Amino acid sequence: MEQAVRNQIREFLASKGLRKTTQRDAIIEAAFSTDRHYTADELLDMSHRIEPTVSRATVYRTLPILVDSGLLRELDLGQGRKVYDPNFVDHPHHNHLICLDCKTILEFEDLNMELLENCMARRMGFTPANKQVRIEARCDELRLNGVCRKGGREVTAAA
Amino acid sequence: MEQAVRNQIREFLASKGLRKTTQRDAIIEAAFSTDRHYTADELLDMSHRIEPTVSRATVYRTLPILVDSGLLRELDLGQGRKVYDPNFVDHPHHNHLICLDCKTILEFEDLNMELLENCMARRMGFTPANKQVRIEARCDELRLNGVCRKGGREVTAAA
DNA sequence: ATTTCTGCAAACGATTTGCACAGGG
DNA sequence: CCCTGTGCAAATCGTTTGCAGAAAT
Repeated sequence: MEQAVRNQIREFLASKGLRKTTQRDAIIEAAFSTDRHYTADELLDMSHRIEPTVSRATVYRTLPILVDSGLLRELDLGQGRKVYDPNFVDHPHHNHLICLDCKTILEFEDLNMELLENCMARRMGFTPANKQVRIEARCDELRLNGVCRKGGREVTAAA
Repeated sequence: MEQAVRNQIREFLASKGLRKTTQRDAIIEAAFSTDRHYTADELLDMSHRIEPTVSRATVYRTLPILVDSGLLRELDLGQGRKVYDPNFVDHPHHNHLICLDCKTILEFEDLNMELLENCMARRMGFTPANKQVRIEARCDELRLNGVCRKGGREVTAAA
């Protein structure tokens, strides 16, 4: 976890009058010690390894705070699957492609898409707050070769 | 409900070897008698008005069939809110803008966005199956005038 | 001392499922 | 008749919440 992130969170908590606790520290440490997506339950596991006293309730109570801070993003993958993404620190505008075959989530950024979204929203008389593009797709490699080597690899394509 | 839709559904059920029942008929009738979005529970209400014997379980068992038929679209609005959209018959590629102020859902289509999405997916080695753009936004009118007259009105903008 | 945090376990709410019966082919 | 479809009620599953005690300021 980068020191910059740690400081930003620390400041955020202070500005909200929220206290620094052993459990929250562990959860924060866990939340930003990976660049993978994780579920609330997976975050509980990770936090638990750092500080065994962390309970599920506290994880659920801390997650909205982190999301609020702007450093963690909540992704609704549909079908009730909810995932958290710590990569928005580095890539604030990325979107997601979800492979229906291997369930892999790929991240990608595209400036044109970004512009287009803003344009559409303004044309309708709105100021965009939160944009999310979700593409569900099938793996070409799997279809052609019967194997998919992508499993979990992140691909960032800039246009 | 248009006769064309009725026929398509009828054919679809037949092709899958699914039976025609009083309850299913009522649910189908209800599902396509509006152009608004609705939840599973709201569909139960609507079906119930047509045929009181329709139960919640049957609605939940019928919805996936309708989605499968391609005539009804399932929209995951996030936060566990799931909504069904019968408008894909007329506008197969529309996206959604969700107003954070009045919760209104606006539909819009944009060919460029459509193309861009396909392009991104292919570049990453995938064949897109299901694309969804969700823009959460704030109403300019409300911000400037303190009132929002849009409430529930559908806006279809073609680019 | 005061207030926020915490773990626990119970509550929740939308959706799913097992069952025995009803009804379509 | 056979097998699918149905209602009911119980089960699920991720998430939220009330409470009393623990810890931070």
